[in-house]
Amino acid sequence: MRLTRYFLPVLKENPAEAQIVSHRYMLRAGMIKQQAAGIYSWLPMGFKVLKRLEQIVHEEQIRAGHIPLLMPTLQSADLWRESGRYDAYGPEMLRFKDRHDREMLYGPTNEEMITDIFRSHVESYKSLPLTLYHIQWKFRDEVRPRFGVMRGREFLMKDGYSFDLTKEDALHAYNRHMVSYLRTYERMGLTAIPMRADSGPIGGDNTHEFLVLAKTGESEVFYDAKVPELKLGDRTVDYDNRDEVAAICKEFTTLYARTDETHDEALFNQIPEERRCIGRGIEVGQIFYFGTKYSEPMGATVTTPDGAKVPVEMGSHGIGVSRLIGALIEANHDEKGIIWPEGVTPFHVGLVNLKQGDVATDAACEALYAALKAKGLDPLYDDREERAGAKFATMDLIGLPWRITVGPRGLANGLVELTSRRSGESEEMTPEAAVAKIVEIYAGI
RNA sequence: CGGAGCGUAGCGCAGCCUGGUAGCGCACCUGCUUCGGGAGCAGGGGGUCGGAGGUUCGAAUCCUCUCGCUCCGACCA
Repeated sequence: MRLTRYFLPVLKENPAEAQIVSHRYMLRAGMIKQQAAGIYSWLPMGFKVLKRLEQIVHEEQIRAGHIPLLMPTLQSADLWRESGRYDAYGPEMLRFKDRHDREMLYGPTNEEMITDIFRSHVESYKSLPLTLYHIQWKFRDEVRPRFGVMRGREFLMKDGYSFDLTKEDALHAYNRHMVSYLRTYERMGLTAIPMRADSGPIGGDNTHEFLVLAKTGESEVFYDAKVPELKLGDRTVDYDNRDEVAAICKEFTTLYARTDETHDEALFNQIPEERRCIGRGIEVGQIFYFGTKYSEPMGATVTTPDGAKVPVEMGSHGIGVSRLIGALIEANHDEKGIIWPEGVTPFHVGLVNLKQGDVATDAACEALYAALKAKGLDPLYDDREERAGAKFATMDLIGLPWRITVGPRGLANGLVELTSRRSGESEEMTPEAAVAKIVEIYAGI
């Protein structure tokens, strides 16, 4: 993309309403525009990142054997009366009536609807296990939206629902989700730690939240210093192998890691003192086994091999996709702007022409731009009539992980400069070498 | 929902207290010079001062109502 042909309304000054860094940078980098309290338009570059995150989530869910579908944003109140949640859910649920005076709501979650789909079409244990998920906009009428997309009212969420015959099967679905989530976050360049969460009135310990460590996180977290070092890496996982999946879950949940809601001081103090960490975290996902909470009142049953009808065992598993962008920026930025991890960057590389209009630099940039695109890469070419400083500042702000700088000085020796946004280190090389290096960096991402 | 603020040009702000018909910086347009970290000079365009009502000869400014947004707290992915 050529910057002169793109729509990237960057702001030089900080918008007054933005308090935290991710919100400020998203506004300044022209990623979002607020349309009402907690409701945002996604401008092209923000939309690009959002779609990229969606894509990663889809790929990892499908890899785990989960099946995508799409449920509507609007729901009928009737379903929610069946589960009893129409009255239980507070004013955060946006309710309204259509022209026929039917009670409707903008879905804050989809347990009732997926259970309805399930009971309409699944009759036998032979159809299990089944995990259906979608990535859809939700609405929760927060009293006080803030922090940009981190706590908006409208938000994009992946929510998946598992259906199994037995509790053991359902717990395998739970574990499968945990591993798929770990892989998802890792691909995005995030360290998200599964922490035992508050399970509420249902009890048990079968719920975990995934927290990204960040100073601005909303939750206080207590953890063993060894936990953030755990990595899935490039190991392959057979999602149907219960023992293997369970072993990975054990590996990631055995060491102490909890939020303030479930913190246990005595257990925490058993960690060697030098490894006790207290910090803050941003919740970017949660997995939950809840058994027959919805299947029973809503009559979602399956026939067992014995011919009996039993309510199906369920779990729900969510990733806050739009919120993840905020978390990514909170975890990856400096005083100049965003620093995108390679896995989620809106453009692979920024191409800066230091002397627009100069025959030699223009030609070199055009050649580089074409060569990068020919390799299947997505470069952003800053072809504006701007001075060097302005171009660098824009690149630093929008945070592309790599920058190729083309100026008359280097070009006199046939060289361009490749700069890492994260380390700030630059290296001079030929244009061909720069393209090769970028290709190498993105191989396998 | 309790408490506190703020709405003046695309963005950031001043003007309001003490009424006299709107200003600064950035951005934008034109020209010249500049050109490796948000350039300089000159010229130019852009605002029903959130909205409605009231007081007044006269309201961005005072009063009332209303809408929107932000912050602290409680709540929450």
